Amino acid sequence: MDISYAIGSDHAVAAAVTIGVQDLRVRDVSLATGPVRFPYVPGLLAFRELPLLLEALAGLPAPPEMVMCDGYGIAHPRRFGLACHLGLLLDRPSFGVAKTDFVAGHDEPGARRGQWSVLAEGDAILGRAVRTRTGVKPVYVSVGHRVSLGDATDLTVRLSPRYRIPEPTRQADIVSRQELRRGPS
DNA sequence: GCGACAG
DNA sequence: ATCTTGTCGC
Repeated sequence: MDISYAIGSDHAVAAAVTIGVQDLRVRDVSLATGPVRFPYVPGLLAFRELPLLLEALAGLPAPPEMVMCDGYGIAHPRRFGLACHLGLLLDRPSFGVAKTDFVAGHDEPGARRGQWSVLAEGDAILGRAVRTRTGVKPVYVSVGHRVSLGDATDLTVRLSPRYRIPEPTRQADIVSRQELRRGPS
């Protein structure tokens, strides 16, 4: 899942891309275009992106077994980020993979692909900083709904065979912005 | 009070 | 998130 935005307007395009975990190939693609009415406020991302993301998901020929979000799950100020909203609303397993640190502090994970460190706040373990590529900045994984942190971590690494960003999110980013630039306004 | 702040 | 080309490095 991902959304691309146009500058100076509320125009945006959301993309839902399903990837086969076995062959890592794109299965289905669904796009949703429309105005975004909620501003970007750190901590309230779900209220901004949820409507268009749900619309894109509804357009898929078959519901995905697992939903990977571009953002956080429970590693959130109120322990309920975008991935939690999506998973709960769809009653589907979900988790989030964010590109930058947000709330929890963490140690630097090992440099090798697959290595990770804990994202924690006090006694609460909120997620993991996961290295998807050796020697490259980690991504931040946290649980959304009905999935373990271990499974979310494994899927994130398996779905990132070549780039830092996992294939589902990467493909969704590519097709959404491609569609955005294809027909602006 | 100040800084930081998913996308 | 978005505006942008080349360039440094493995």
